Parts: sequence; structure tokens; C-alpha cells
Amino acid sequence: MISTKGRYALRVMIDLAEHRDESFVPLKDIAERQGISKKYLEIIMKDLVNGKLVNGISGKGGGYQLSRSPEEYSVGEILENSEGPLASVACLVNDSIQCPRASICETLPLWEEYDKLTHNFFYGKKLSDMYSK
Amino acid sequence: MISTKGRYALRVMIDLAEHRDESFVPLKDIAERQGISKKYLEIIMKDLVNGKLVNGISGKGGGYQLSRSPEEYSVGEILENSEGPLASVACLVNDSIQCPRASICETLPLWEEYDKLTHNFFYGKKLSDMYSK
DNA sequence: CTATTTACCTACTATGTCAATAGGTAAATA
DNA sequence: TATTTACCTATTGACATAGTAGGTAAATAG
Repeated sequence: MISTKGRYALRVMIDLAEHRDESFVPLKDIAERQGISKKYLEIIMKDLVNGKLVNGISGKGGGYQLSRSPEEYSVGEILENSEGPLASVACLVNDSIQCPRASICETLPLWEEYDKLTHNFFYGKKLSDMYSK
Repeated sequence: MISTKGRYALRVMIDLAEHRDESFVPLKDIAERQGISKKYLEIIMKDLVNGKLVNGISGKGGGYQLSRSPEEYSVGEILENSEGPLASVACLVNDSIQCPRASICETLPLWEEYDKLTHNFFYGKKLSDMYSK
């Protein structure tokens, strides 16, 4: 399940893409437009800044800005930056302990196939596909 | 994320399919073959019985049995019986409060498309596709 | 140089889910 | 009557989710 972190992050990125003429967009504006608590969005923004997906500038006239153009972001990249790996089952997250049954597991190929499908779906979509205008 | 409940349920169903000549398979045998605690499997089995996916018979000579033939189960049905809806985001679970932004949300179509993909994938796979023999 | 605006930082909390375990009761057969 | 089996209710520790609270640092406008 995609949690609010990833969903909100994507909405913030779309919002920033739609307002990329304004150079620096204060969080207050995004919070109001999106109807999300500014306090909670701070956590989301921190991840986006750490992941170098946006630039943040403090002080008067400051705010946030995309660090690239919208075509250069995939939706998958944005989601994984906030959510961690999009893996469908714990067995496929590499930092978890490798399952001793992996070599004989009859279900593992299913999860791998679904994972590939998911990856292709979300990395195939670009941020620029997410809004009209 | 698919949790152990759904993953174990699928493995149990495959195990029952592979041993469907034995008529009633005691849980002890499944637990040993699959390397899963018998106590925990009881919870899994309860869901499978309630969902009419398997029949359970008490007493000596008892155990569990598929209630249909393996071709007649989809993987999606088995997973949803144990996990609840396979929805990727809370917005799409109908018993949650309908999001007031649904009509203007720029991300909802994405989640809907991914949901359809997921549904088709797991309902397209049959239990009989999950093992060789 | 001071007030204001903005991002950035650490900590806390309530609620819920996950992955089990524990200890019993009921049913069926040998 | 003993044994084997499913079935039932309750509890637990660990972790994640979705936030809130209260402050510090940076930059600009006056």
C-alpha cells in the first residue's frame, strides 16, 4: 500500500511543476492549495530535499523549487524516495534476511513478476504526464 | 505489501493442490512441509474455511481439503480472502471515507490504473499455474 | 540592525497492524 | 475411552503510520 507520504510527495511535486514559473514556492502556499497540514508537509519536504528532488531556500522570498524539469522525473523515483522500495513482498527487499526457501519457493517467481510489472508501470510514468497544461 | 497472511495462504493452497489425492491433509503435515508454525497457520486456515476455499474436518483422519479443483481458483481470490482488498492506496478502499478531493485529484487516475493492472495480474493467475506436476 | 518570513531540526504521541504465541473446547474416529 | 484433529478466544511485543509541538537557523525588506 502506498502511504500518505508517497501520495503527498507526488502531489507536492505536481504542484511545484505547475507553479515552476514562480521560481520559489513557499510551503504555506502548497499546503493551502493541497489541503494538507503544513507541519506534516515539512516531513515530506525533508525527504524530497535530501533526495535532491527539490531545492529549498530559507528566508523571505524563499520556498521550494524543482531541481530538474518535469520530464526528467519518473513517478517511481518520487514514490521510492519517500516510501522506500516499492517491493510487493518482504522476500524481495534485499536488506531483509534472505529467505532460506527462496530456491524452492513456488511463489517467489510470482512476486518477482509482479514486482517487475510495478516497477515498469511507475518508472514509465513521468511527472510531466501527471498534469494538463 | 503482501503480508505473511496472504503469502502463507497461497502456499497452503498450493500444498493442498499438490496433495489433493490424500483427501484430507492434517495441518501438522502442511506446517512441517512449509516450515511454518502450526499455531500461526491455524489463523490462516480459519480465513480459508470461512471463505469456503477449503473444507475442514475434525477428528481422527480429518484435516483440510480444497473445495474445488485447482483451475477454479484465481490467485487474486486467495490473496484477497486473507489480505482484504488488494488496493494500492487507501483512497480506493470503498469502506474508507470518500476523499473530498477525488473529483479534482490529479493522482487518482494513476492509482486506479495501477489497481486495474494489479487486479488483472492476480486474477489472471490460477492456482493450477502455481506448481508443476 | 531589527522585524519578518521562510526553511530546517529534534522530539513526542496516539492508533493501528503484523506476526505470532498460549491455552483451551468441540468433534470424530479407532 | 483415548487419541487425533479442527476450532475458539485472548494476549503480546515490535513496528509503522500519520500526524503534532516547539524550537533554531537563514535570508531579506524596511
